[in-house]
Order: sequence, then C-alpha cells, then structure tokens
Amino acid sequence: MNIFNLLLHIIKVEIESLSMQSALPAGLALDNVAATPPREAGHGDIAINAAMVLAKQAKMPPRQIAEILTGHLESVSKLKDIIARLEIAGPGFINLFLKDTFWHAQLADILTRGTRYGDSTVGNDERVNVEFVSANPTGPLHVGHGRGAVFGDALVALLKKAGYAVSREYYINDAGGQVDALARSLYFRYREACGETPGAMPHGIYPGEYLLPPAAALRARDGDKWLALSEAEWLPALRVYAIEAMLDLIRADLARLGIGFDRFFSERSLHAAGSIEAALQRLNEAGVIYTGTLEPPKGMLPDDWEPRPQTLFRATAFGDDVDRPLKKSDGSWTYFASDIAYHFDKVNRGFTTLIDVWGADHGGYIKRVKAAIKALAGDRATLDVKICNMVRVLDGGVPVKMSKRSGDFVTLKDVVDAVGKDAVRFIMLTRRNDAMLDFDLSKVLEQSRENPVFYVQYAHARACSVARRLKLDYPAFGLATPDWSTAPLARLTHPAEIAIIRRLAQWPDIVEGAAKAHEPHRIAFFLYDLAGDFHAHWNSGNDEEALRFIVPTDRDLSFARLALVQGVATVIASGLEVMGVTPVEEMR
RNA sequence: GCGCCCGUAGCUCAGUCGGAUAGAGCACCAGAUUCCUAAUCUGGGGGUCGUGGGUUCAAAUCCCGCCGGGCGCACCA
Repeated sequence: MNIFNLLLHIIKVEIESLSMQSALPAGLALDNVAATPPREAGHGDIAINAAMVLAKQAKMPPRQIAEILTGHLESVSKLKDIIARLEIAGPGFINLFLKDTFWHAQLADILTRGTRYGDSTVGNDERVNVEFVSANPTGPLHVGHGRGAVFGDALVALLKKAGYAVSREYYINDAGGQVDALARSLYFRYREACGETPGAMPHGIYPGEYLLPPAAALRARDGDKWLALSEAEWLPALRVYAIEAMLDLIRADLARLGIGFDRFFSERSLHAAGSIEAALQRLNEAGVIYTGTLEPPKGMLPDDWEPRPQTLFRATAFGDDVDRPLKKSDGSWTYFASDIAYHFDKVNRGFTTLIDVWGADHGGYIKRVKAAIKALAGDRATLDVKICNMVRVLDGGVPVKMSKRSGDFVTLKDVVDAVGKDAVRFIMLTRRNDAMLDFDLSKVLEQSRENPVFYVQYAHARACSVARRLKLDYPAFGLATPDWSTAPLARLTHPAEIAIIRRLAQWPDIVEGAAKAHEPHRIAFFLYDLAGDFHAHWNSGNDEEALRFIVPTDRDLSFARLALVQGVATVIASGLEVMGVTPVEEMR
C-alpha cells in the first residue's frame, strides 16, 4: 500500500465533503493536490499542498483554507487513529505527523508480504512491450549493449512489480546488408578453415575472431561443399547459419547477465509476411505517402548528394522535422520502412505502451518512429524511447583501451567475467539512462562506501547477521524461526527506529513513481539511501549501548528490533530483485 | 545550419506532478573501535543550480533567447 496515495485519497474526499457543506467553494480541481514526504524532518511525515493549490480557485488565502481543512481533518475518525497531530506551516503546507502505531502497522505489512512488499496495481494490467538490446546479429555484445540490456530488463521487472503486463522483446536486424556482410565474413573464415589462404581481408568483412568457431563448425558439418559454389548459391544458406551462430553468442552473453526474452522478432519475417507492404498500404490510404525530392541538410552537404525523387512518408505531418524515405535507390525497403511495420505489428498484438531502449547514436530516429506510430495507430498506443548514453570503461581511473582487432569496444562478456553479474547490473543503474556512465572495473570491486554495490549488499548482509547472532548466541530467546505476526512491534519507540520504518514505507511509492517515469535507476538510489540509514543506526549502537539490536536482558525488545532489521533486509531484497541483483547474506 | 540530450559544491552525481533553509558520495578538516562485521559511523567548511528574461502564491524543475559540451542529420542498421 502506498501510504502517500492513501492519505491523499482520504484528504481529497474530505475536501469534496467540505465543498458539499459549503465550507469551501464547489467544483474545485484537485488534480495538483499532492501528499509528499517532506525533505525536512521537522516538517512531519507527510506534507499536503492543498491550501496553496486551491487558494486561487477558491479565491481565499491559503492560510484560511488550511485552517478550515485542518479543523475538519482533526474530526475525521479515519484519521484519528493515524495522525498524532497536524500543523500549518510555511506558505500553507499542512504537515501530518503520524502515530508510531501507524508505522508499526507498516512494518507488520512488510513482514507479512516479504519481497512482494511494494507490489502495486497502478499498472492496471496494461500491456507494455519493452524492446531492448536489439543489437545487430553480427558479433558479440559490447558494454554499451550491456547497459541497454540491464536497463531494459530492470525496467520490465519494475513495470511488472507495478502491475503492468509486460513483454520483453528483441528485434533481430536480419534483413539488411549487414547480415550479407556477416555471411561473407563467415565464408572468408570458412575458406581459411578449409585450408585455403584467401589473402588480405577485403573491405566490409567483419574482422573479429569470433567467427572462427562457427566457421570451423560449418566445415566440420558440411566439409568443403560450399567452396565450389558461387556467392549467389552459398550466401542465403550461410547467412542463416551465421545469424544463428551470432544469436547464440548474443544469447549466451545475455544469459551471463541473467537476461532472457519473451520473444525474438525477426525483421526478415516482416518482409516474408508482406507486413511492410501492408503497413505502407495503410499509410498510403491515409494519404501520407508521396514521391518527392528531399533538400540536402543545410550546413553539411553530404559528398555524394544528388537530388533524387524518392518514396517518402510525410513525417512532418506528425511532428518530425523532415519527410523520410521508405525505399532505397535499388528499390528495396529502407530500415525505417520495416521498422514502421514492426511497430505496427506490436500495436496490432495489443500493446498500448511501447518502450524502445536505444543507444545514444539513435536519438535522431525517435521522431520519425513516433510519427509513424501516430499515423498508423493514432491514440491506440504510445511510444516512449529510452536513450541509454555511452559507457566509458575505466580501470583505476584510466580508460581501458579499446580491444585489439576483435572490434572497437570492450566486450560485455569480458566485463561480466571480470566483476560479476551483480556488480555490472547494479552499476549500470547508478546513473540516469540518458547520462553518460563511467564504469570503473577496479572501483566496483572495492569494498567501501564509494561503491554502491558493496554498500547496499553490506547493509543486507549486516541485517542477516543480526538474525544469525540471535539464533546462535541467544537460543533461549527462541527467535530462530520467528513468527513475525507475534513480534511486539510496539516496543519500537526510538525516533531512529521510526525513521527507518518511514524510509521502508516509501518503497511502494518509489516503485510506482519509477515505473510511471520508466526510470529504474531510482531503485538504486533509494537502496543506497536506505542502506545509509541502516548503517548509521547500526553504528549508533556503538555510542549508545541501549540502541543495539540485540538486548541480552530483554527478549521482546530484541524481537521487535529483529523485526525492524528483517524489514530492512526485506525491502533491500525487494529492490535488488527488481534490479536483478542477488542479495548476499554474508560477506566474509 | 537543423534536431535531440546535457550543464547543480573542487570532482562524480541525485533531486518525485513546480513546494518550505537545493542533497549524497569522493576529496579536505576534526572525531568514534573492551561492542551485533570500524568493510562502518559522527561533526565541519564548501552553491549567482551555465546565463538573461518570462509564467506562478512558489522555479534546479515549466516557456523563450544566448553561452558551453555530447549525439545525430537522404538511398546504413
């Protein structure tokens, strides 16, 4: 349960009731009324901005509205059990101070629900398609792909937790010239494998050594049978073979990160099924396809520019900057044409929210795809494109050299092998997706506060250690397998303890906010803050013995505090679950 | 030239649908360990939120101009 929405709902109802009683004007718009956690601890637990928002509409000073509202709220029976006191502050905020018993109830809820705490229904089972990675099947994934992979996967988990019906999808670009080049590259390696010396590598051949194993496997399977054939004869078959081999490679790279997909969608299948013609036919009927000649971009004339009539989509009618070509000069479809069909297919499969996760170099492509969706689907579906910015790989602050000949980038596999799945996943979410990310291989292994992976894991491990210690050193307490429903939570009275529960109780709101904004990085920052609260409280037991979790002379107090610690572990685990990171119970 | 993203403490970055005295880590300074993991914690200094306007009761947040950085710009994917 999201406590902020709960209170907000109650208060909105009461405002409406005041309107009915004519204590406030009728017909007030409450859309901007909000219940938020105040930054300042002295401002209570929940701040309501209603008085300021309504002042203008009601033609009354905010203070006066606040007076009316607080006077009324104090008499509402539903709130009497929850609110210790309320005050009017600043320009007209109503600050609510909640009773300890309310927070105890929140903790009890956490313990009952376990890592399912924070699950929400705001998504309302809306069907969402998240397409991510979608790297060309021409080689292994690099670190940049890894960021998109982790981002997409965590976003899916987040959306599911918030109650959306989500599907993970990978679009395979298996139809263009790049996969022909891949097939030629494989053939080159195949000739080598057959004992030929093909000589210097021609231009347009992928130089990576990752094609050696598939070439050898091809030779082992088929012998020399392809050598005597012409390119037209071997290319289609070897293309299929090479794409499958590369997809195996990619799937293996993703599996190392614990990432799988509900569907791999082939671009070639769109061509084969006539989906492109169908989608463009529809655009044609809508009158947004025409033949015309584009102006060259001002300020940067391409060398080989020549004015040429093309088949164009009138993207400018839907917010794009220029109209976009659908056919290449050789008559085949452009990538954009098949992408139109692909997104139309997603809409036709019933998805109402489409999310595409792309690299930073594709930012210029967003408007045209949005334009196409608008033209084909109107308001039936919306597209949100999440751009994942570049990743710089460092080691001890020094940029890692781009790897030898195998490609231009550090491979994802190398990085996962070096620091582990959990560290990669966590670090990838410690920046907003649209900000550049420095990934320092040595820092993510460091055991210090500087390293958020460690800091959060350590908090979880510490929480687990309290349970261990109680079990081992205080068997008389009988808390080896506690029944949380009997925990005497009323014994949690210290402000620092309540403060931690307050943080834990933000978790459902964090989930909903992050899910709506499509921003999984918020989870990482929340967990870091929570870990900080917990470490601080843990340490205060050093200065003040009475604050330690385990009180040898007081079994019930120890039980209550164990419950608090368990709540911390639970929420951390719940957050890590969304991030796809395994919580550790010990770090020795 | 045009489009998109970014500009917050010395450095790296958070900042919720616009909300109260703009936060955290690092670095710097001063402290805490007979004690559940000091792998941690406490306190301190440090800001024209790039800049100039505008909207608003209220702007780091929304709108416009400018400056600085990144990405992209027909027939690649």
